[in-house]
Amino acid sequence: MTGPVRTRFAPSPTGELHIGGLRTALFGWAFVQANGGEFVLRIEDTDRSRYVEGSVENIYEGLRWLGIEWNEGPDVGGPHGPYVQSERLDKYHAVADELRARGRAYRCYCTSERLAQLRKDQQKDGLAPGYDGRCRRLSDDEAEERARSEPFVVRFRMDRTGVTTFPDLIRGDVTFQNSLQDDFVILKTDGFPTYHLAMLVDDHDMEITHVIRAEEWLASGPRHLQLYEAMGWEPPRFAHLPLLVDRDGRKLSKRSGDVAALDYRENGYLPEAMLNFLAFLGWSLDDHTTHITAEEFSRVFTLDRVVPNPAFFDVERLDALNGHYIRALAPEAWCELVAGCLDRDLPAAVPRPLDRDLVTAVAPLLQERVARLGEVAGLVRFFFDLADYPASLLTERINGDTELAARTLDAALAALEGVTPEAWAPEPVEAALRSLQDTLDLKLRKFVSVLYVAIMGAPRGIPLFDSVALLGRDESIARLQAAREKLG
RNA sequence: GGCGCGUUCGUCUAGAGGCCUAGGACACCGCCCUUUCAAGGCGGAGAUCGCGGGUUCGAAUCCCGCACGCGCUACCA
Repeated sequence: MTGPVRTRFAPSPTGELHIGGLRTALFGWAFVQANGGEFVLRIEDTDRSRYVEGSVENIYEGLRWLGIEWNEGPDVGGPHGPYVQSERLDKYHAVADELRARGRAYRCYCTSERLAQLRKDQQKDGLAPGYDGRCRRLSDDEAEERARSEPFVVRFRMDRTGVTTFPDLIRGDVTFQNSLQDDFVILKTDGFPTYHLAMLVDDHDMEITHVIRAEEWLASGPRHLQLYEAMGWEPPRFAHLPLLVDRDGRKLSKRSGDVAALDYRENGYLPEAMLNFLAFLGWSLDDHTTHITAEEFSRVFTLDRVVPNPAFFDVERLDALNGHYIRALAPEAWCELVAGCLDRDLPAAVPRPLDRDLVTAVAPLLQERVARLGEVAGLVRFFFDLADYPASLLTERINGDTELAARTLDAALAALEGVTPEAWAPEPVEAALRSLQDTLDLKLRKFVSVLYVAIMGAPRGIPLFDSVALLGRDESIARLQAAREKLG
């Protein structure tokens, strides 16, 4: 194999970009970058019944979210276009004709009813389901004659002797008995090719050198190899990536939870976190690296460090990574993100635009407390309206000591009222609140939860002193009083 | 059912005959720090390397068998 490495990502526009597909794309892209080649994006829309409007745009956006770029594709063009299979039908027909001319393919007139019945009978008899080759025996004349009036598919004539062995770049040689293969469809009744034919033609035309796809395709390897052989074309190298599985160990699917790549963006995950997470699903750099950037990944990626076993899509790990990247964000960038999700997630009742100074002041307090952007609004909401809470919450962390809660609130009120409106700022507020340690003769940590609940409605949240300062004197005092009243 | 692939801490993985009394990370537990919660620091627990046979002075690493899991088995990709 000479020339530059060329690989492709070939999704079907049947809905939103699947997170597993994004992982496949990421690995293919990284492989190309690391080897200095070209990455091709191809849309496999040969199943007209499953086409979903908007899918292609969703695929573009999902890939771009992680910074995956393609050198050739439907939108950017390239020397091997078109890059949408429905626009390449003549090429598939030409190859199907050639295969028929070579005696490696034939028209099949069997109805889907007969096929269904055949499958049923085979299963009943404990046989492997598969086409029985009935139309293989049709004479040329008869096949030609019936083609004029009957719908037909074109099947590939599999060589059923011997074995097919091919080297998978990730798991080594894989061998299949050809006797177990059957004549599969390459051209459907509607004139569209099946995946097998389309892939063959396109990968050859587009000079793909490495096919990097998920393991679910491994079993169709013999079909593809025989197809290449029948056309006399050199097959590309194959690498079947381990599947991404859910908690039950099954291939990730809708019932596994969020499976649409962009849903993760919606749910507050940073692209650098998702890329880092995906990169280590089935691949590793060494015995200690756990963080990696797109730049490094695309420089050091090699297929020989991809493992063959399936990987559990563990969202807890994703969360940890996301928190890591949030903390690594520049303060200004973080502030922008906070402003964005506050604007989006805060209740509609909160008037917009939001107080920019407040947002700027609050953002730093959130940065190391949040793993997902979705948590932001919940931590900040109390600035705008305090949800009602039960009185018991005030004493939840002080062993239900109502008397201590009352003393704390009374002392806090007195201390804060001592801070004049003019002097109201973080430092004086902190000093006032810290003075409670002397007043109550207790460590701050012993009673501060009462104040958290009074101010935020929860015994935990962002730093208290800053929050009280930001909330303002009147509102803070009002909340402390309200809390005091709850205690009776 | 058939075929294929897979099987190292709960999870993702390191490991390519002796460096392994199996390493790292997430999660978990404890301590420290501390303005709650986090973050951070330190420490801990956690894998007889699916099981059983071999080969070898020596096996997580090589070979065979078994078990289990998953994938495929469409005129879907």
